[in-house]
Amino acid sequence: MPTNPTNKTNTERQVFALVDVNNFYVSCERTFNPKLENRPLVVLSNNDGCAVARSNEVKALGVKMGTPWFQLKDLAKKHHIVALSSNYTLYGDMSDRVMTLLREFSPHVEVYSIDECFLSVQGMNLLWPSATQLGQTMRKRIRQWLGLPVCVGFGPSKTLAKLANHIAKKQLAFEGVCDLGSLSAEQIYALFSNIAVREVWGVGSQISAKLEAAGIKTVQQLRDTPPAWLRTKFGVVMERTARELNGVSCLALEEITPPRKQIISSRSFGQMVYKRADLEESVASHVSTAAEKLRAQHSVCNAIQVFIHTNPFREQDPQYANSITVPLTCASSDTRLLIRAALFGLKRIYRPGFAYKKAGVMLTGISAAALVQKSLFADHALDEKSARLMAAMDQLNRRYGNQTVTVFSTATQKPWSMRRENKTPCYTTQWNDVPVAYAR
DNA sequence: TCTGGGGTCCTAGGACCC
DNA sequence: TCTGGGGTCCTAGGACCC
Repeated sequence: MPTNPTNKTNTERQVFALVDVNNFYVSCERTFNPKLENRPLVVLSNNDGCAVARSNEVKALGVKMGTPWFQLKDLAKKHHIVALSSNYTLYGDMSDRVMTLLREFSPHVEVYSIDECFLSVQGMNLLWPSATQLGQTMRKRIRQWLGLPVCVGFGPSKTLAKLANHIAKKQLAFEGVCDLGSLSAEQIYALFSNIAVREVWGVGSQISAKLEAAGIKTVQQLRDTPPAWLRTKFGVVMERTARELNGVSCLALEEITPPRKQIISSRSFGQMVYKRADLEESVASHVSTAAEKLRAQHSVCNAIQVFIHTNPFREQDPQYANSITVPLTCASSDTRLLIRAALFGLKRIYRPGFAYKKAGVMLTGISAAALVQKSLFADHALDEKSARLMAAMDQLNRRYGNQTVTVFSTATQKPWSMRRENKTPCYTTQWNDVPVAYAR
């Protein structure tokens, strides 16, 4: 008897779980310092600029994500808020442990961010009496073994699993686990009618404002809106979100992390920077970090973008921001080559007389190294030493933590020459006689 | 002076996420 | 005085080519 191949996917309902650590950075700090338990606590961003994680006590005071620390100082004094500098090595390590534990519950795991992951738990009903019990077991185990509090949401699509997780977090009656599959249509209707549309995954501040202007204020109302109308008004992404809310799974579990299509390394300066030489050093160091990430995913890039800007919050100061994309003559992941291209770009966008606040680089045009090996062959032969140096650097950095070893700009200050090829200006250095970069 | 259409590539900007 | 960093996708418009 012929079977319809689509039948299976239509009738077999998928079940996704979303597991999310509550106040992740704050919870990590607390596991290593129990005195911080029950105290109002924030974790600060780079240079101790903003609060990037808040404990429930701090959230209850109305502190928003990303609030600058200096604006919080009065409140902090009054309520004895503890502020810690961030420790990303610790958080990354704890994250790995959480993910490893969760893999014991399902082989199908998508690590979505540092503190949350999706699991496909289809067929788990054979092992567990209910999804809720599965979720409670996950919570208990992660709490016991790692000391971290998590919430779990179950739903037939990723968007619904996300929403269920939100419910599990906000509504105490659920005790940290919400399985939409166990609720009746009436219960879900009542629940969704009381959640603002802003809470849906993919609906941000701009879109929610437009939706509300059109009379769509709750999750239930968004669910009832015809997808075709949403498509014309908001585009294909919003249409997909609405379908997902109706239980049609449009977003698959991505178990294998695809290689990054762009790699950024940037940082604000603790103090203002004025000199090009200082910017060069910072840019060179960023290239070093980014190139290492590029090599770690076995990729090469064919262009590097450099950007610098002054402090936009100081409106009284003259402002300047610029960026440039420097294409490479052949795709590469060689730190020195990339530094030369980046410094060349920096030279073109740097303007003296400004107080710079931030600099960074972005690697673009990324592809798998294996695909371009042929065209790189000649360079590899020339630069075998360089490749060995890179490998050794990566090894040291892995062993002793990131940025133990970096290449600085001083090694690369070579003059540039310019010629025209097909009307396109082509810039080259004399270094090794390898053309490095050209710009249009 | 009249005057097409389709495709690709690149960039910039806007929206979203954590 | 002090204001994070790193990603994704989609769309529109211009340049260029055939």
